[in-house]
Order: sequence, then C-alpha cells, then structure tokens
Amino acid sequence: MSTDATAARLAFEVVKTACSNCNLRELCLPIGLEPAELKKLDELVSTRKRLKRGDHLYRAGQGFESIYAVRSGFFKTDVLVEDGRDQVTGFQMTGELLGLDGISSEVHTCNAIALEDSEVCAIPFSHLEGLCRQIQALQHHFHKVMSREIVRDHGVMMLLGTMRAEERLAGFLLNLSQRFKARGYSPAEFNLRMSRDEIGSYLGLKLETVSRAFSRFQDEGLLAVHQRKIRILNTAGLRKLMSHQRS
Amino acid sequence: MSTDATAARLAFEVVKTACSNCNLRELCLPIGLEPAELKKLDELVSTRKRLKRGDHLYRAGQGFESIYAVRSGFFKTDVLVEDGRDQVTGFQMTGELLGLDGISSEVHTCNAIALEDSEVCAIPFSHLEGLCRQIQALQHHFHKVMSREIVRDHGVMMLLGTMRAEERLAGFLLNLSQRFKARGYSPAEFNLRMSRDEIGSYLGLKLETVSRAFSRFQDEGLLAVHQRKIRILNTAGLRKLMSHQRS
DNA sequence: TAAACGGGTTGACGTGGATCAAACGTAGAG
DNA sequence: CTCTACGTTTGATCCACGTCAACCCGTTTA
Repeated sequence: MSTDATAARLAFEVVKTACSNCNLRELCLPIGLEPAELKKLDELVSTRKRLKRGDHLYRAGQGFESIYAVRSGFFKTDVLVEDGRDQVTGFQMTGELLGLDGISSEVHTCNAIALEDSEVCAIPFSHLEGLCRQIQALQHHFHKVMSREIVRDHGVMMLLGTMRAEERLAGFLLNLSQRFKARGYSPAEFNLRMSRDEIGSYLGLKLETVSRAFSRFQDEGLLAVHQRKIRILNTAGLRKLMSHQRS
Repeated sequence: MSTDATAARLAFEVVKTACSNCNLRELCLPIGLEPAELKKLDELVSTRKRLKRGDHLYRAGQGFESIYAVRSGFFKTDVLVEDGRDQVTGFQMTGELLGLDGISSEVHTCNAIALEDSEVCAIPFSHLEGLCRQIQALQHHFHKVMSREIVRDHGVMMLLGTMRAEERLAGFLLNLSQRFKARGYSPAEFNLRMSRDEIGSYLGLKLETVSRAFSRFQDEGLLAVHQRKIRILNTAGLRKLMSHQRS
C-alpha cells in the first residue's frame, strides 16, 4: 500500500467517537455514569477502526495496548497452537469487548477476526485503568465485564465437557438468540455470520456433525435452516433438548 | 452447633493476617508494592479462614462479598446444572485466587470445595476495589490476575475441544507439575489431591478413561503411578504426546 | 454461458471413549 | 482381625462422532 493511500485511510479511520452519543452505552462500558464522567470517557475512546470481513483486529503474539468495543459487526477469536490445532474461543457482537486476554502478559494470546465488515472503538488500556481509578462506577463495571467473561468461559467448558453434539448446538443457538434479542433484533430469526466449520471449532465438533445436527433439528421442526439464515420454530424444544441429562 | 461453639470457632478463625509477612506475596496480590502500600493491604485482608477437607468455601447462588486467596491447601471449583450435570472448572492451589466469577452478578456461580485441610485469606471485594483506586500497581496486578484466568480458561477450552483423552491428561499433569515447581515443590513427584472422577470431570472424560490413560502412561514408562502419588519419569515424552496433532 | 470454487449436505464406515460389570486394593469402623 | 465402604482398575461391548468421499448449490471469474 502506498504511503498516500495509508495516510488517506488513516485519516478516514481516525474518527472522533463520543461515548455520550453512542447508542451502545447500555451494553458497553459507560453504563450508569454521570454526564461529567461520560465526558471523561469520551476523551478516552479516541479512535474508531473500520475492518473489512476477514481482517484481523489483532493477532496472537502482537503487543497489547488497547481493548476494543464492537460498535457494529461481528467477530470471532481463536487460538492456534504450533501443532496445527486451532479453536474458536468466542464470537463477539455489538457492545461486547475484545482483547481482555491480552492484559495478563501484555501480549494478545488469540486472534480477533472480523466475520463481516465491522467497526470497533479502541480503548487504550492504561488510560482505561487511569479512569477506573477516578470513577468508581466505571471501575466496578469493568470488573463485572471481566468477571462475566470468566463465567461465560465456564459455560463453554460445561458445554464442551458434558454435552453431546445436539445439546451443544442447541445451547449455542439459544445463546445467540438471546444476545440478538438483547440488542433489539429478532430472537427467532437471524443470520449466522460464521461457517459450519467455525461453529464446529467453537463447539468441539467437526463441521459434518454440525451440519447433521442442523438437518436433524430441521427434520424435527425445531428450526428452519436456509444456508446461514436460521429461524427458531420451537425455543422450548431446543431448551428441553439441552437439559436432557445423559447417564 | 451451639452459640458458644460458634463463637469459639469464630474467635479462632479470625486471625489477623499480615500480607507484608506472608511468604506468598510473589504469587498472590501484593507483588511489587511499596512498604507503605503493603501496610494498606494488611488492613484490607483482615480475616483468615480455615477449612477442613470437604468443606465448602462458598456455594453457587450464595451472595458474593469477598474473593479468597489460598494460603495453604487445595481447592476445586465446580458448577452444577439442575439436570444433574456437573463440571469441575478448576483446581486452585497456594497463592491462587478464588471467587472471581462472583463479581459479575454479585452472586457466586460455582462451588468452591477444599480438597484437603486448607486456609484462605478473605479479601472483601469492595475494599479491594477501593485500594485499587489508590494503588496503581495493585490495580494493574489485579487486572492481570483476572485476565490470566481468562487465558487459562481458553486453554481448557482448547483441551476440551481439540484434544483426545491421553493428550488431555498429559496436559493436565504437565500443568500441575509446573505449578508445583513454581511453588518450590518437586515438579516430578507430587500427590494428586483429587479423585479420578474429579480429574475426569475437569477433563471432560469418564473416570474409567482417566484410569486407563494413567495405566497406559505407566506401561509406556512416562509415569510411576501409585494411587494418588505421581512421579513423572519422562516430561519430554508427555509434552511430545500433547503436540501429536490428529488429522 | 461455462467453469471453477468454496461452503454445505449426505452417506458409508471406523474408532475412541462411554457404558456396564466385575474384581481389586486400602482405609475406617466395629 | 474382620467387615464394610469407597475409590480404582480392568475387561467386554456399544455408540456417537470422526473420517473419508461423493455430490450439491450459490457465487465468482473467464
């Protein structure tokens, strides 16, 4: 890329963002702040970044400086091991934070990849820590967000450790549904942004198994599946399927 | 329990603890603090709690107030779902923190159970947050600890999602070995504090599978196993086993 | 309009680990 | 010292999911 083009692109990317105007403030960090505090946060979140589908937001091994809030779009995070194994560790949508794993060692431990054209707010971490020392509500909220990530991970461990294929997929779909709902979208009808292979990687299954489970759900009238377009026809049925203990 | 006995027990339990004298300070929170700061921390960590093998430190659903640092002993955390499923989400040893999952919703989301007679320091969380606002080094360290927990969970997800039984057990043993080493114990010879069933639950395997994997490791000369006493004979072999990608 | 391509579906078959069952320590209790 | 109990080991069998392979479908490229 030429220097000119880079400059132009940067000029385009570095957009002044205002948390105080952002319609995500209930999902993201600024929840429950006073106007004066919000203003401080505005100064903190200085840059927005646009990414095209397939772009890396960051890569494993890269130095950690900022966490990111998804403003629009959809991401996945994955870890790869030298022996070729890889695992999708999460999917992130609007209002969710990316990069918390990098705090521990000052280095990102996974890759974050846009699954569609997306926009994120970069939050320089040392600034965030500074502000957390000033604003108790922000500090507490940030701690809650990190803790929620730990709880979420425990849920995934549960899923991977104790559930069979159809239960895992049902759990995954119900989780997505609920997150879409929380963002004002239909909980019953949505487009998957990820491939069967990526779902499989997240759920510890092969893509063929994921595909078969989709087909079976459709046969049983739980879902209408058309490529990546999903319509949930029987939420209760999916939920019941998940709680069928084995043994 | 009679009121007298309770009072006596409480009197016994509420021991003044001094972080500044604690030999764990490299593992726990106080790393890299100034003497004056350490003194403040001393005031924060007011109580120590003793637990007998099998005691619950806290239970899922219980209100969250404090996080705990393991001073001595060994713990497991597990989540149970109403349908009867349960999963061990982690094992904690000296210097490690318990209860971070409770921050998100002010309620503990898992059970913490002592696997041997143990002692913990209770750290009232709101006090900790207060101190984090005053002491930058403590704040940063705490954030690192939370982030490390997230990274650890990703590792477990990797293990559960992509590894086969022997690889999981090898990974588990190497992890334990490394943690014992970091605490000044032999990395090659240690006692497991948990049953085969608990290992299995953590690794997403049945106890029989764990037992068979132990036997095979012993046959192959990688380990000497005598009940819960483990001696690692070939660390490199275990490590190699783990990086044998499949497919 | 065809050809190439990537993602998805479906079928046939193999296998790793679950399940079921029995026997074997080792540790407390009487 | 025996009895009982619990955790562990080991064997035989089963099955859910992985593997391999063919085919389909929608999209992009020539």
